[in-house]
Amino acid sequence: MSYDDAELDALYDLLSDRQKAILDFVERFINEQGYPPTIREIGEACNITSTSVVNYNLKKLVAEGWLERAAEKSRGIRLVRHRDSAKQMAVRAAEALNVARVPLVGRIVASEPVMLPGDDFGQYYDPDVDTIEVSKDMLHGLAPGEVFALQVQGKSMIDALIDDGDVVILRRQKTCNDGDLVAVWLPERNETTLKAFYDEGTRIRLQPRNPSMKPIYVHPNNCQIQGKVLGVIRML
Amino acid sequence: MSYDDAELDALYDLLSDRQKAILDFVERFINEQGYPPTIREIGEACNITSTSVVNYNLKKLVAEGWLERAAEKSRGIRLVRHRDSAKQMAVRAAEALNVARVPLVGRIVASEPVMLPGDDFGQYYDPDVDTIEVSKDMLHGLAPGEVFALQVQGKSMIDALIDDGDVVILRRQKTCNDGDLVAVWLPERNETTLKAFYDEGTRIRLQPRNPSMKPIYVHPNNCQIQGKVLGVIRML
DNA sequence: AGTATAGGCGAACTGCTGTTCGATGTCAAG
DNA sequence: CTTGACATCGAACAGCAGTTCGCCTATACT
Repeated sequence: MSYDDAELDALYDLLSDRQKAILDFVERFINEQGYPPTIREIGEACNITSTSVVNYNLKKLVAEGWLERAAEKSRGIRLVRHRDSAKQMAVRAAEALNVARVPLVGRIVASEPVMLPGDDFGQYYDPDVDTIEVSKDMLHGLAPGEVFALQVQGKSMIDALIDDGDVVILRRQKTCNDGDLVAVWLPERNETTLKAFYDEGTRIRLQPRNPSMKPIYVHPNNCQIQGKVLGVIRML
Repeated sequence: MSYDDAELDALYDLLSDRQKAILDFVERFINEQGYPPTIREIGEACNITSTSVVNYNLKKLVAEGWLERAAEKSRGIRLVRHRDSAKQMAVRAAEALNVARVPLVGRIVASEPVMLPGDDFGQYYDPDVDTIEVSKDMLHGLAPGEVFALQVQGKSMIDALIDDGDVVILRRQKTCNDGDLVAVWLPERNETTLKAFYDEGTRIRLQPRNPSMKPIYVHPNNCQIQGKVLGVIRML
C-alpha cells in the first residue's frame, strides 16, 4: 500500500521479460493453487530449463522487493507487492461486499463539457477518474459499468431535493420518459446539465426543478441524453 | 460461502482437539508465512512426533472438507472453508476499500422507539442488523463505530432536502449546536425523530424543516440527542 | 582484441518432504 | 475375553526441491 499504481507499474517495467513472466506466473499460481510454486515448476511454466536460472531471477525479484523467500524452504516464496494490490484488491473487495465503484466523471453544469466514457469502454475501473463507492442496493441490479456519477453544481434542481454539491448516481441510457430526471449533453451550448425531460414533439423542454429558473428549449438533434438519475448522495 | 458462520462452528466442534489444533495452526501459518506448512512443521507445532499422524489427521480434515491437498507436493495444503470467511471477509474488504459498513438501525419517526446500540458496543458488524455501505468520504475521518444510519419516514424535513424514504447517516453524539439536524429520542413520546435542534433555555425547540408542520417543544430532560446528520442517501 | 558484466545452462549435492508400513495403545461392542 | 475400529508412533524410503558450481554466450566498455 506504500506504493501507488503508477510507481509500481514503472518499477514493473524495469524488470526483464523473464522476470515479468516469473512474477506473473508466481502470482497466478498462488491465486489458483493456494500455495507457491517450486523453482522447477516456475522453470517449466516460463520455458527455463535450468533451476539455477530461476533461482537467479528469483533473487533479483527479492532484491527489487517484489518477493520474499524463506531460505532453504520448499515453496518458500511470498508475494510482497502485488502489482494489482491497490486496484484489483479494491475491485475484488467491492465484489465481495455489497458495493459498486462508480466513476465520478465530473461536475455537471460546468463551463467545460463533461466527457463521458464511451458505451464500449471495457474496464470499469479506470484509475484516471475518481470513483465513488455506493451500495449496490442503489443500482437495482444494474452492472456497475452501466452507472456513473456526477457532482451537481447549482441549485436548479432544488425542488427535486437535489442541492448544490450533491452527487447524483446515473444509469447510462440514451432515451427516457417524460418527467425523468436526466443528464443531457447540449452540443450547441457545449455543456452537460441535469434537468427534468419533456418531449414536446418539435422541441425538447428541459425543466429545472426550481421555480425561479426558466426551462431550456432545444431541438431534439441538439440534446443527447447521457443518463437517468438513480440516486442522490449528499455529504454535509 | 455456502456455509454460514453458525453451521461452520458446529462442524468445527465435531473435530478432535488435534484436528482443531492442526487446522488452527495451518490457518495461522499461511496467514503469517504466506505459504503452507510441511507435515513436520505441523507436527512440531502441535506436539505430534510422527509425520504419519499428521498425515492421518490431514486426510481427515480433507475428508471433512476443511482442506484440500495436492498429492505428493510439498506444502500442498490449501484452505477451503475459513471459519471467519463471510463476516471477516466483508470487514477486510471494507477496510481495503474506501467504504464503511454502517448499521442501519431502523426507521425514524416510527411508532416504536428506535433502539440504538450502546456506546460501548465493541463489534461494529453485528450480523443481526442491516448495514448500508457508504463511502468513507462521508464520515470525515470518523471511526465507523461512531456512525449509524436511519431511514426517514415522513416529509417533515423536506425543506432540508430530506425526503420520505431517504437514509440519513448520523454521527453518534449526545450534544449539538443550535440549528444542527439531529436525531433525538423523546422518552415521553417514546419515539425517535429527526429535527433541527434549538436550545431555548427552559425548553428545547425541535423544528421540522417543513413550513406546514409545527415545532415540538420538550423539556431538556426529555430530549436525548442520538446523533447529528452527516449525509443523506436517496435511492430512487 | 581484451575483458568485465549480465544472463543463462546443466549437473551434482544435500537436505527436505510426503508416503507407506508395521507395531502399539485405547476403548467400546459383541 | 476377543475383536475391530480408531488413533498414534517410529522408521525407512523414494522422490522433491533449493543450493552451488563450472561453463557458456552476448553485449558493452576500455
